[in-house]
Amino acid sequence: MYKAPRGTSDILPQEQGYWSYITQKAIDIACLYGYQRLDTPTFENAGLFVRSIGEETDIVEKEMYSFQDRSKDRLTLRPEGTAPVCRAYIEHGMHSLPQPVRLYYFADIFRYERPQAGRYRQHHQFGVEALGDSDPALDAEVIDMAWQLYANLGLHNLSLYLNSIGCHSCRPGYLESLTANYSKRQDSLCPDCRRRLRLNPLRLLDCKKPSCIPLTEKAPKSIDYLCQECADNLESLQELLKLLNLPYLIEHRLVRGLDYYTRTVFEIAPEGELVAQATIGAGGRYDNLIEQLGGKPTPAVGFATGIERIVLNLKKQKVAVPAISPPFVFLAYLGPKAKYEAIKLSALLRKSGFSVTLTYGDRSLKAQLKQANTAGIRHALIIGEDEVNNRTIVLRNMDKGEQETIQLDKAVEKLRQAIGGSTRH
RNA sequence: GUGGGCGUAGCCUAGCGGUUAAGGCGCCAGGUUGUGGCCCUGGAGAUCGAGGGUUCAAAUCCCUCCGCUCACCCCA
Repeated sequence: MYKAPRGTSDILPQEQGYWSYITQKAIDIACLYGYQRLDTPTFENAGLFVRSIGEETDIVEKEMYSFQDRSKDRLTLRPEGTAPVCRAYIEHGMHSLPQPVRLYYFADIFRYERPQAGRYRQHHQFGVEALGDSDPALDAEVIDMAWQLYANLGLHNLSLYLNSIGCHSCRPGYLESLTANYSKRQDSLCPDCRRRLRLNPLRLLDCKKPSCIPLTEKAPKSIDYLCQECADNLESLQELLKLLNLPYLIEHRLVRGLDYYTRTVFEIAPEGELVAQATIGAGGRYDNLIEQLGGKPTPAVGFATGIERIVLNLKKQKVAVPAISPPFVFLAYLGPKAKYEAIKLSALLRKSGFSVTLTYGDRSLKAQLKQANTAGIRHALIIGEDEVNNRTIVLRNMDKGEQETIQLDKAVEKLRQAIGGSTRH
Protein backbone atom coordinates (compact mmCIF):
# COMPACT_ATOMS: atom_id res chain seq x y z
CA MET A 1 0.00 0.00 0.00
CA TYR A 2 1.19 3.45 -0.84
CA LYS A 3 1.19 6.07 1.84
CA ALA A 4 1.82 9.76 1.71
CA PRO A 5 5.59 10.26 1.90
CA ARG A 6 7.06 10.80 5.31
CA GLY A 7 6.46 14.27 6.67
CA THR A 8 3.70 15.02 4.18
CA SER A 9 0.00 14.77 4.76
CA ASP A 10 -3.34 14.93 3.07
CA ILE A 11 -5.49 17.87 4.00
CA LEU A 12 -8.81 16.08 4.31
CA PRO A 13 -12.24 17.61 3.67
CA GLN A 14 -12.94 17.96 7.38
CA GLU A 15 -9.78 20.04 7.75
CA GLN A 16 -10.54 22.35 4.86
CA GLY A 17 -12.63 24.68 6.98
CA TYR A 18 -9.46 25.80 8.75
CA TRP A 19 -7.58 26.25 5.52
CA SER A 20 -10.15 28.32 3.71
CA TYR A 21 -10.66 30.39 6.85
CA ILE A 22 -6.96 31.16 7.15
CA THR A 23 -6.49 31.73 3.44
CA GLN A 24 -9.36 34.16 3.29
CA LYS A 25 -8.18 36.11 6.36
CA ALA A 26 -4.68 36.30 4.93
CA ILE A 27 -5.92 37.62 1.60
CA ASP A 28 -8.08 40.14 3.45
CA ILE A 29 -5.06 41.43 5.37
CA ALA A 30 -2.92 41.61 2.27
CA CYS A 31 -5.56 43.64 0.44
CA LEU A 32 -6.11 45.85 3.46
CA TYR A 33 -2.45 46.85 3.36
CA GLY A 34 -2.23 47.09 -0.42
CA TYR A 35 -0.13 44.00 -1.09
CA GLN A 36 -0.38 42.20 -4.42
CA ARG A 37 -0.19 38.49 -4.96
CA LEU A 38 2.83 36.89 -6.56
CA ASP A 39 3.02 33.15 -7.27
CA THR A 40 6.43 31.72 -7.98
CA PRO A 41 7.32 28.22 -9.20
CA THR A 42 7.50 25.31 -6.80
CA PHE A 43 11.11 24.71 -7.80
CA GLU A 44 13.97 27.02 -8.64
CA ASN A 45 17.59 26.70 -9.60
CA ALA A 46 19.42 25.27 -6.62
CA GLY A 47 21.93 28.12 -6.66
CA LEU A 48 19.28 30.66 -5.77
CA PHE A 49 18.78 29.09 -2.38
CA VAL A 50 22.38 28.25 -1.70
CA ARG A 51 23.38 31.84 -2.32
CA SER A 52 20.55 33.43 -0.37
CA ILE A 53 20.06 31.15 2.62
CA GLY A 54 23.76 30.57 3.13
CA GLU A 55 26.03 27.59 2.51
CA GLU A 56 26.62 26.89 6.16
CA THR A 57 23.00 26.72 7.19
CA ASP A 58 21.20 23.51 8.05
CA ILE A 59 18.68 24.14 5.32
CA VAL A 60 21.29 24.13 2.60
CA GLU A 61 23.56 21.56 4.15
CA LYS A 62 21.04 18.82 4.78
CA GLU A 63 17.44 19.82 4.18
CA MET A 64 17.02 20.71 0.53
CA TYR A 65 15.09 18.56 -1.89
CA SER A 66 17.38 18.91 -4.88
CA PHE A 67 17.40 17.00 -8.11
CA GLN A 68 18.72 17.15 -11.60
CA ASP A 69 16.21 17.22 -14.40
CA ARG A 70 16.61 15.64 -17.83
CA SER A 71 18.54 18.60 -19.13
CA LYS A 72 20.91 18.33 -16.18
CA ASP A 73 19.77 21.52 -14.47
CA ARG A 74 20.18 21.49 -10.71
CA LEU A 75 16.79 22.31 -9.24
CA THR A 76 15.47 22.56 -5.70
CA LEU A 77 11.94 22.44 -4.29
CA ARG A 78 11.69 25.76 -2.52
CA PRO A 79 12.75 25.55 1.14
CA GLU A 80 11.61 29.11 1.83
CA GLY A 81 9.65 31.86 0.17
CA THR A 82 11.73 35.04 0.22
CA ALA A 83 14.48 34.23 -2.26
CA PRO A 84 12.06 33.35 -5.11
CA VAL A 85 10.24 36.62 -4.57
CA CYS A 86 13.52 38.51 -4.79
CA ARG A 87 14.44 36.59 -7.92
CA ALA A 88 11.10 37.57 -9.48
CA TYR A 89 11.59 41.17 -8.39
CA ILE A 90 14.91 41.30 -10.18
CA GLU A 91 13.84 39.25 -13.19
CA HIS A 92 10.81 41.41 -13.91
CA GLY A 93 12.52 44.73 -13.33
CA MET A 94 10.31 45.65 -10.42
CA HIS A 95 12.85 48.23 -9.32
CA SER A 96 11.28 50.44 -11.98
CA LEU A 97 7.92 50.30 -10.23
CA PRO A 98 7.04 52.78 -7.50
CA GLN A 99 8.88 51.63 -4.37
CA PRO A 100 8.33 49.86 -2.16
CA VAL A 101 6.85 46.95 -4.07
CA ARG A 102 4.44 45.13 -1.78
CA LEU A 103 3.83 41.44 -2.49
CA TYR A 104 2.26 38.46 -0.81
CA TYR A 105 2.26 34.76 -1.55
CA PHE A 106 1.06 31.33 -0.55
CA ALA A 107 3.68 28.68 -1.07
CA ASP A 108 4.41 25.03 -0.36
CA ILE A 109 7.72 24.77 1.42
CA PHE A 110 9.91 21.66 1.31
CA ARG A 111 12.58 20.69 3.78
CA TYR A 112 14.01 17.27 4.45
CA GLU A 113 13.69 17.09 8.23
CA ARG A 114 12.57 14.57 10.81
CA PRO A 115 8.89 15.32 11.20
CA GLN A 116 7.32 16.03 14.56
CA ALA A 117 4.48 18.09 15.96
CA GLY A 118 4.24 21.28 13.93
CA ARG A 119 7.05 20.32 11.60
CA TYR A 120 6.71 18.63 8.25
CA ARG A 121 8.70 17.96 5.12
CA GLN A 122 6.13 19.80 3.11
CA HIS A 123 4.34 22.67 4.74
CA HIS A 124 2.53 25.79 3.65
CA GLN A 125 3.36 29.40 4.28
CA PHE A 126 1.68 32.69 3.77
CA GLY A 127 4.21 35.45 3.41
CA VAL A 128 4.55 39.10 2.55
CA GLU A 129 7.55 41.00 1.23
CA ALA A 130 7.97 44.76 0.91
CA LEU A 131 10.90 45.61 -1.31
CA GLY A 132 12.67 48.85 -2.05
CA ASP A 133 12.53 50.91 1.11
CA SER A 134 14.72 50.96 4.20
CA ASP A 135 12.41 53.04 6.35
CA PRO A 136 11.68 51.27 9.66
CA ALA A 137 8.09 52.30 9.13
CA LEU A 138 7.98 49.51 6.60
CA ASP A 139 9.24 47.06 9.22
CA ALA A 140 6.47 48.27 11.47
CA GLU A 141 3.93 47.83 8.71
CA VAL A 142 4.93 44.22 8.10
CA ILE A 143 4.96 43.40 11.81
CA ASP A 144 1.59 45.06 12.16
CA MET A 145 0.19 42.94 9.34
CA ALA A 146 1.35 39.79 11.04
CA TRP A 147 -0.09 40.86 14.35
CA GLN A 148 -3.42 41.87 12.85
CA LEU A 149 -3.65 38.65 10.91
CA TYR A 150 -3.41 36.60 14.09
CA ALA A 151 -5.83 38.90 15.84
CA ASN A 152 -8.35 38.56 13.01
CA LEU A 153 -7.94 34.81 13.10
CA GLY A 154 -8.94 34.86 16.75
CA LEU A 155 -5.62 33.75 18.18
CA HIS A 156 -4.74 35.18 21.53
CA ASN A 157 -1.93 35.12 24.08
CA LEU A 158 0.74 35.61 21.47
CA SER A 159 4.04 37.35 22.05
CA LEU A 160 6.02 39.42 19.61
CA TYR A 161 9.77 39.07 20.06
CA LEU A 162 12.02 41.64 18.51
CA ASN A 163 15.74 42.02 18.02
CA SER A 164 18.23 43.71 15.75
CA ILE A 165 21.25 41.81 14.53
CA GLY A 166 22.88 44.83 12.92
CA CYS A 167 24.24 45.34 9.43
CA HIS A 168 27.43 44.50 7.56
CA SER A 169 29.27 47.32 9.27
CA CYS A 170 28.40 46.63 12.89
CA ARG A 171 27.73 42.90 12.99
CA PRO A 172 31.35 41.77 12.63
CA GLY A 173 32.31 43.70 15.77
CA TYR A 174 29.50 42.08 17.67
CA LEU A 175 30.33 38.57 16.46
CA GLU A 176 33.92 39.09 17.53
CA SER A 177 32.87 40.07 21.01
CA LEU A 178 30.39 37.19 21.20
CA THR A 179 32.94 34.67 20.05
CA ALA A 180 35.55 35.99 22.47
CA ASN A 181 33.06 35.79 25.31
CA TYR A 182 32.20 32.18 24.57
CA SER A 183 35.73 31.08 23.83
CA LYS A 184 36.71 31.88 27.41
CA ARG A 185 34.13 29.38 28.63
CA GLN A 186 34.62 26.78 25.99
CA ASP A 187 35.03 23.96 28.50
CA SER A 188 31.58 24.41 29.96
CA LEU A 189 29.84 24.50 26.60
CA CYS A 190 27.67 21.68 25.34
CA PRO A 191 28.99 19.88 22.25
CA ASP A 192 26.45 21.61 20.03
CA CYS A 193 27.57 25.01 21.21
CA ARG A 194 31.19 24.20 20.55
CA ARG A 195 30.19 23.47 16.98
CA ARG A 196 28.14 26.66 16.80
CA LEU A 197 31.08 28.67 18.09
CA ARG A 198 33.00 27.71 14.98
CA LEU A 199 30.24 27.69 12.39
CA ASN A 200 27.53 30.11 13.38
CA PRO A 201 28.20 32.04 16.58
CA LEU A 202 24.86 33.85 16.48
CA ARG A 203 23.16 30.53 17.01
CA LEU A 204 24.93 30.13 20.36
CA LEU A 205 22.24 32.36 21.78
CA ASP A 206 19.60 29.87 20.73
CA CYS A 207 20.78 27.03 22.94
CA LYS A 208 18.13 25.77 25.33
CA LYS A 209 20.35 23.43 27.33
CA PRO A 210 20.06 24.30 31.02
CA SER A 211 23.83 24.41 31.28
CA CYS A 212 24.12 26.94 28.48
CA ILE A 213 21.22 29.23 29.33
CA PRO A 214 23.17 31.19 31.97
CA LEU A 215 25.79 31.84 29.33
CA THR A 216 23.25 33.12 26.84
CA GLU A 217 21.92 35.47 29.45
CA LYS A 218 25.35 36.90 30.23
CA ALA A 219 26.47 37.00 26.62
CA PRO A 220 26.97 40.36 24.92
CA LYS A 221 23.81 41.64 23.29
CA SER A 222 23.72 42.57 19.65
CA ILE A 223 21.75 45.74 20.36
CA ASP A 224 24.67 47.04 22.42
CA TYR A 225 26.94 46.82 19.39
CA LEU A 226 24.74 48.45 16.76
CA CYS A 227 26.16 51.25 14.64
CA GLN A 228 24.45 54.60 14.87
CA GLU A 229 22.25 53.98 11.89
CA CYS A 230 21.09 50.55 13.06
CA ALA A 231 20.49 51.87 16.55
CA ASP A 232 18.40 54.73 15.19
CA ASN A 233 16.44 52.30 13.11
CA LEU A 234 15.63 50.07 16.03
CA GLU A 235 14.72 53.09 18.08
CA SER A 236 12.22 54.42 15.56
CA LEU A 237 10.80 50.97 14.94
CA GLN A 238 10.08 50.68 18.64
CA GLU A 239 8.43 54.07 18.65
CA LEU A 240 6.23 53.03 15.76
CA LEU A 241 5.28 49.75 17.39
CA LYS A 242 4.19 51.70 20.45
CA LEU A 243 2.28 54.07 18.22
CA LEU A 244 0.47 51.09 16.71
CA ASN A 245 -0.15 49.58 20.15
CA LEU A 246 1.82 46.45 19.40
CA PRO A 247 3.23 44.98 22.57
CA TYR A 248 6.72 43.59 21.96
CA LEU A 249 9.58 42.12 23.90
CA ILE A 250 13.19 42.77 23.05
CA GLU A 251 14.72 39.31 22.96
CA HIS A 252 18.42 39.44 22.45
CA ARG A 253 18.65 35.67 22.02
CA LEU A 254 16.44 35.89 18.97
CA VAL A 255 18.48 35.19 15.85
CA ARG A 256 17.20 33.76 12.63
CA GLY A 257 18.41 30.69 10.85
CA LEU A 258 18.90 32.28 7.47
CA ASP A 259 22.01 34.25 6.63
CA TYR A 260 20.37 37.05 4.70
CA TYR A 261 18.80 38.86 7.64
CA THR A 262 20.02 42.31 8.63
CA ARG A 263 18.83 44.64 11.36
CA THR A 264 15.26 43.82 12.35
CA VAL A 265 14.37 40.23 13.14
CA PHE A 266 11.17 39.17 14.83
CA GLU A 267 9.09 36.15 15.76
CA ILE A 268 5.57 35.66 16.94
CA ALA A 269 4.88 32.70 19.18
CA PRO A 270 2.39 31.61 21.83
CA GLU A 271 3.11 33.44 25.07
CA GLY A 272 6.10 32.14 26.96
CA GLU A 273 7.16 29.67 24.29
CA LEU A 274 10.28 31.00 22.67
CA VAL A 275 11.15 27.67 21.15
CA ALA A 276 11.58 27.38 17.43
CA GLN A 277 8.87 24.82 16.99
CA ALA A 278 6.23 26.97 18.63
CA THR A 279 6.90 29.95 16.41
CA ILE A 280 3.95 30.55 14.17
CA GLY A 281 5.37 33.43 12.19
CA ALA A 282 8.69 35.15 11.73
CA GLY A 283 10.46 37.62 9.56
CA GLY A 284 12.87 40.45 9.33
CA ARG A 285 14.82 42.77 7.14
CA TYR A 286 17.16 41.59 4.40
CA ASP A 287 18.81 44.68 2.99
CA ASN A 288 21.62 42.93 1.13
CA LEU A 289 19.84 39.97 -0.41
CA ILE A 290 18.66 41.46 -3.68
CA GLU A 291 22.07 42.90 -4.46
CA GLN A 292 23.60 39.58 -3.53
CA LEU A 293 21.35 37.89 -6.06
CA GLY A 294 22.47 40.23 -8.81
CA GLY A 295 19.98 43.06 -8.49
CA LYS A 296 20.56 46.67 -7.60
CA PRO A 297 21.08 47.37 -3.90
CA THR A 298 17.51 47.13 -2.60
CA PRO A 299 16.55 47.10 1.05
CA ALA A 300 13.55 44.92 1.90
CA VAL A 301 11.59 43.43 4.77
CA GLY A 302 9.24 40.47 4.98
CA PHE A 303 7.40 37.99 7.08
CA ALA A 304 6.12 34.45 6.71
CA THR A 305 3.77 32.30 8.73
CA GLY A 306 3.20 28.56 8.71
CA ILE A 307 -0.37 27.61 7.93
CA GLU A 308 -0.08 24.24 9.68
CA ARG A 309 1.10 25.97 12.84
CA ILE A 310 -1.80 28.39 12.68
CA VAL A 311 -4.20 25.44 12.40
CA LEU A 312 -2.46 23.81 15.35
CA ASN A 313 -2.92 26.92 17.47
CA LEU A 314 -6.50 27.51 16.36
CA LYS A 315 -7.27 23.99 17.57
CA LYS A 316 -5.29 24.41 20.76
CA GLN A 317 -7.13 27.63 21.52
CA LYS A 318 -10.42 26.10 20.44
CA VAL A 319 -11.18 28.81 17.93
CA ALA A 320 -14.34 27.93 16.03
CA VAL A 321 -14.00 28.32 12.29
CA PRO A 322 -16.93 28.56 9.88
CA ALA A 323 -17.95 25.19 8.51
CA ILE A 324 -17.87 24.65 4.79
CA SER A 325 -21.48 24.61 3.61
CA PRO A 326 -22.90 21.37 2.29
CA PRO A 327 -24.84 21.43 -0.99
CA PHE A 328 -28.15 23.24 -0.77
CA VAL A 329 -30.34 20.48 -2.10
CA PHE A 330 -30.25 16.70 -2.42
CA LEU A 331 -31.98 15.18 -5.39
CA ALA A 332 -33.45 11.71 -4.76
CA TYR A 333 -35.07 9.58 -7.43
CA LEU A 334 -36.82 6.24 -7.76
CA GLY A 335 -36.78 4.28 -10.97
CA PRO A 336 -35.12 4.75 -14.35
CA LYS A 337 -37.52 7.34 -15.73
CA ALA A 338 -37.17 9.45 -12.61
CA LYS A 339 -33.41 9.11 -12.75
CA TYR A 340 -33.48 10.61 -16.19
CA GLU A 341 -35.63 13.53 -14.98
CA ALA A 342 -33.46 13.99 -11.91
CA ILE A 343 -30.29 14.34 -13.91
CA LYS A 344 -31.99 16.79 -16.23
CA LEU A 345 -33.27 18.77 -13.25
CA SER A 346 -29.85 18.76 -11.55
CA ALA A 347 -28.39 20.51 -14.58
CA LEU A 348 -31.14 23.11 -14.52
CA LEU A 349 -30.72 23.71 -10.78
CA ARG A 350 -27.00 24.21 -11.10
CA LYS A 351 -27.52 26.57 -13.98
CA SER A 352 -29.76 28.54 -11.63
CA GLY A 353 -27.02 28.63 -9.03
CA PHE A 354 -28.13 25.94 -6.61
CA SER A 355 -25.52 23.52 -5.38
CA VAL A 356 -27.04 20.09 -5.74
CA THR A 357 -25.91 16.55 -5.19
CA LEU A 358 -27.40 13.16 -5.87
CA THR A 359 -26.36 9.55 -5.71
CA TYR A 360 -26.52 7.48 -8.88
CA GLY A 361 -26.54 3.90 -7.67
CA ASP A 362 -30.34 3.48 -7.82
CA ARG A 363 -30.52 3.08 -4.08
CA SER A 364 -33.60 3.02 -1.88
CA LEU A 365 -35.23 6.31 -1.02
CA LYS A 366 -34.40 5.59 2.58
CA ALA A 367 -30.73 5.28 1.75
CA GLN A 368 -30.79 8.44 -0.31
CA LEU A 369 -32.42 10.54 2.40
CA LYS A 370 -30.07 9.10 4.95
CA GLN A 371 -27.18 10.26 2.87
CA ALA A 372 -28.69 13.74 2.55
CA ASN A 373 -29.10 13.81 6.30
CA THR A 374 -25.54 12.74 7.01
CA ALA A 375 -24.22 15.36 4.64
CA GLY A 376 -26.18 18.03 6.46
CA ILE A 377 -28.22 18.93 3.40
CA ARG A 378 -31.38 20.71 4.44
CA HIS A 379 -33.54 20.38 1.36
CA ALA A 380 -34.42 17.29 -0.63
CA LEU A 381 -36.23 16.96 -3.90
CA ILE A 382 -37.81 13.57 -4.40
CA ILE A 383 -39.01 12.29 -7.74
CA GLY A 384 -40.52 8.89 -8.56
CA GLU A 385 -42.65 7.36 -11.31
CA ASP A 386 -45.83 9.09 -10.14
CA GLU A 387 -44.21 12.50 -10.10
CA VAL A 388 -42.72 12.00 -13.53
CA ASN A 389 -46.15 11.16 -14.89
CA ASN A 390 -47.77 14.16 -13.19
CA ARG A 391 -44.87 16.52 -13.93
CA THR A 392 -44.49 17.14 -10.19
CA ILE A 393 -41.78 16.69 -7.56
CA VAL A 394 -41.71 16.49 -3.78
CA LEU A 395 -39.82 19.21 -1.93
CA ARG A 396 -38.87 18.10 1.56
CA ASN A 397 -37.48 20.28 4.32
CA MET A 398 -35.07 18.02 6.18
CA ASP A 399 -34.96 20.08 9.36
CA LYS A 400 -38.70 20.28 9.82
CA GLY A 401 -39.51 16.92 8.29
CA GLU A 402 -42.23 18.53 6.22
CA GLN A 403 -42.78 18.21 2.51
CA GLU A 404 -45.04 19.33 -0.28
CA THR A 405 -45.68 18.26 -3.83
CA ILE A 406 -44.96 21.00 -6.33
CA GLN A 407 -45.03 21.40 -10.09
CA LEU A 408 -41.80 20.20 -11.62
CA ASP A 409 -41.32 23.43 -13.55
CA LYS A 410 -41.74 25.44 -10.35
CA ALA A 411 -38.81 23.73 -8.61
CA VAL A 412 -36.35 26.58 -9.12
CA GLU A 413 -38.86 29.15 -7.98
CA LYS A 414 -39.78 27.14 -4.88
CA LEU A 415 -36.17 26.63 -3.96
CA ARG A 416 -35.54 30.36 -4.22
CA GLN A 417 -38.26 30.85 -1.63
CA ALA A 418 -36.74 28.12 0.51
CA ILE A 419 -33.43 29.94 0.67
CA GLY A 420 -34.95 32.14 3.37
CA GLY A 421 -32.27 32.66 5.98
CA SER A 422 -29.65 30.61 4.20
CA THR A 423 -26.66 32.67 3.21
CA ARG A 424 -25.46 30.27 0.62
CA HIS A 425 -27.02 28.08 -2.00
C1' G B 1 21.58 11.98 11.98
C1' U B 2 20.44 10.64 17.68
C1' G B 3 17.04 8.99 21.62
C1' G B 4 11.99 7.57 23.89
C1' G B 5 6.84 5.69 23.01
C1' C B 6 3.59 2.98 19.77
C1' G B 7 1.89 -0.45 15.39
C1' U B 8 -4.93 -5.57 16.06
C1' A B 9 -10.91 -3.96 9.98
C1' G B 10 -11.77 3.09 7.46
C1' C B 11 -11.46 5.10 12.96
C1' C B 12 -11.14 3.92 18.42
C1' U B 13 -10.16 -0.09 21.53
C1' A B 14 -10.21 -5.47 24.04
C1' G B 15 -7.34 -9.86 23.81
C1' C B 16 -0.91 -10.39 26.10
C1' G B 17 1.06 -18.44 24.69
C1' G B 18 -4.04 -22.66 23.62
C1' U B 19 -9.88 -23.92 18.68
C1' U B 20 -13.44 -20.04 13.53
C1' A B 21 -9.22 -12.70 16.82
C1' A B 22 -13.90 -9.65 20.32
C1' G B 23 -16.54 -4.96 20.90
C1' G B 24 -17.87 0.28 19.81
C1' C B 25 -18.10 4.11 15.88
C1' G B 26 -18.62 4.35 10.70
C1' C B 27 -20.30 1.78 6.06
C1' C B 28 -24.10 -1.46 3.46
C1' A B 29 -28.88 -3.96 3.75
C1' G B 30 -33.54 -5.27 6.10
C1' G B 31 -37.49 -4.12 9.77
C1' U B 32 -41.35 0.47 6.71
C1' U B 33 -44.03 -2.24 -1.62
C1' G B 34 -41.56 5.61 -2.14
C1' U B 35 -39.26 8.98 3.22
C1' G B 36 -33.52 10.69 6.93
C1' G B 37 -32.36 11.67 12.30
C1' C B 38 -34.04 7.32 17.46
C1' C B 39 -34.44 2.01 17.95
C1' C B 40 -33.93 -3.33 16.53
C1' U B 41 -31.79 -7.25 13.27
C1' G B 42 -28.29 -8.87 9.82
C1' G B 43 -23.96 -8.22 6.51
C1' A B 44 -19.34 -6.75 4.45
C1' G B 45 -14.64 -5.38 6.17
C1' A B 46 -8.26 -7.83 9.63
C1' U B 47 -2.62 -11.96 5.46
C1' C B 48 -3.12 -8.97 14.18
C1' G B 49 3.00 -3.47 10.26
C1' A B 50 6.77 -7.01 7.49
C1' G B 51 10.33 -10.92 7.72
C1' G B 52 12.77 -14.45 10.59
C1' G B 53 13.27 -17.29 15.28
C1' U B 54 11.56 -20.01 20.01
C1' U B 55 7.37 -23.55 20.87
C1' C B 56 3.24 -29.25 20.04
C1' A B 57 0.87 -24.24 19.62
C1' A B 58 2.49 -16.99 18.57
C1' A B 59 -1.67 -11.13 17.76
C1' U B 60 0.66 -12.62 22.49
C1' C B 61 7.77 -14.35 23.81
C1' C B 62 12.77 -13.03 21.15
C1' C B 63 15.55 -10.69 16.97
C1' U B 64 15.80 -7.66 12.57
C1' C B 65 13.58 -4.31 9.41
C1' C B 66 9.67 -0.87 8.12
C1' G B 67 6.08 2.72 9.49
C1' C B 68 3.82 6.26 12.82
C1' U B 69 4.65 9.50 16.84
C1' C B 70 7.22 12.63 20.47
C1' A B 71 11.79 14.94 21.67
C1' C B 72 16.96 16.69 20.24
C1' C B 73 19.69 19.41 16.09
C1' C B 74 17.21 23.14 13.16
C1' C B 75 13.15 25.51 11.07
C1' A B 76 7.06 28.13 9.70
